[in-house]
Amino acid sequence: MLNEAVETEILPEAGAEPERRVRDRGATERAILAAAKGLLAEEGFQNFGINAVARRAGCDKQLIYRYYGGLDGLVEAIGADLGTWVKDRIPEDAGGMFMLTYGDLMERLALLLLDALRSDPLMRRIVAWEVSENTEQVRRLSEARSKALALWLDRMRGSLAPPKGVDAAAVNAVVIAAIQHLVLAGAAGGQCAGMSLKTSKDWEKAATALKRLVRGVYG
Amino acid sequence: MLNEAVETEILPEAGAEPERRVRDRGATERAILAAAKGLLAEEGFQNFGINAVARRAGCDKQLIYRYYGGLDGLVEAIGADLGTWVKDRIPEDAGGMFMLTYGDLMERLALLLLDALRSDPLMRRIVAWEVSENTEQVRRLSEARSKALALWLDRMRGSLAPPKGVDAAAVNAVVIAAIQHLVLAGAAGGQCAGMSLKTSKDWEKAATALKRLVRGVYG
DNA sequence: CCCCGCTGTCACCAATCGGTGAGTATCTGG
DNA sequence: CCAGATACTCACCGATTGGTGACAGCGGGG
Repeated sequence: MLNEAVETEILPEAGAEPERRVRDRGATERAILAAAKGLLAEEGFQNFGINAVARRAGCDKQLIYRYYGGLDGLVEAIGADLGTWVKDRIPEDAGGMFMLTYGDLMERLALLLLDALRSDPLMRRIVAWEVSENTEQVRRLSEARSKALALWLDRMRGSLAPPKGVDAAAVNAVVIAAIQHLVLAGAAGGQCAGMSLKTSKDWEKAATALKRLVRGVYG
Repeated sequence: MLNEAVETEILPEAGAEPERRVRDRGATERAILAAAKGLLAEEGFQNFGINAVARRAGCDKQLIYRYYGGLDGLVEAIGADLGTWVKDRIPEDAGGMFMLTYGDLMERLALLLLDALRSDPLMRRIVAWEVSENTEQVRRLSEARSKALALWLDRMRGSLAPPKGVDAAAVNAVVIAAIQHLVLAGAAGGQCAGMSLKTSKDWEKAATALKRLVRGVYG
């Protein structure tokens, strides 16, 4: 389909010593993991395979089998890595939210999640993967992502209780669904249901609509 | 990745005449198109290729090149077929909606779209494809689906005007995004953001939350 | 010092992929 | 009845895939 695979350019220096690889298992493992994450983020799950990862990592695929037990283990390692996502995404002013109403909080969280997803290609690719396949690999990744997201929401929510009379869990899930799909559609095709999602002005419109929906429920 | 391709079982009848295929180009073309749609709906876009379609259609892949000009043309034909989607999805009681408020209408449309998508595996796969890739193939399909959806919404809306003061287009796009992601996530993994999406009771909860969001904006 | 284990490389496998050229079978009009 | 168009099949191509077994080079502990 898409041909023209770029020739890897790790040819040894013509004259000097051939850039001997240091024998460092840890570094190699990290290189493989980084290659896998980068490949997934940049190319998507379509061309995500042993050969591609090894090519990008600049090592033999055999090492992936040895160190991670194959692609499955590698994907699992990516999932484990996703746990660190939370730490990077908790703004320092989280303490300042204690006095907000639940509506304020959810509006804020919605916009934060929107931006976070929009600026995280790896996470986007994983979400897209989740809704496209249902293999064991994807399930593991999905679980890790789900946990990270839940933890993040929990940390951000603090001790604020949702209002009575509404199924906040369901409403929030629907809001999150909207956010995820908007980001995916925007990144993939630049639009969603007729609404353009390219310029930052487009995204402001989307964010406004999102706010309106959240405010409509939580006041 | 996923191996164990099922052996096609179209071996000729052992004793009798070998189930001679009638030479009927029209029928073959239809068989190919049906095979493509069925394959896409059941297996997803991952293993969607010339060989797989030809295998399922029970003919040689050469015919796909001849009749459709390759996979691209075949995908385009699927897109053209999507235009018929609208006709099947307009309930006969559409006339009864003229007197509704915009909020009533959008709530209704949201639930209708939710059910329609939920019961249409092909459309689901296409939506998933749209957010996963950005090839020419997908763009064509996406455009066709977008048109069909817009046409459907237009037909359903009739002459009802949206309320002033809200960016109805943006709000509706967000609602549609939520619907699409809910359906995709439910079909793929049975849950979304912690909300289970398996039983019909689960879906009722989701629908209720959706209604609440729509009502919150449009009253 | 030498040997063994660890790290990394290479060659090869069967299977499948998209794509093509050439051939066979059937039907039809003269 | 024959010729040519049409419908269809088959065999093959190079490339790429996931996966494995054998081997080379270096380093540290006996």
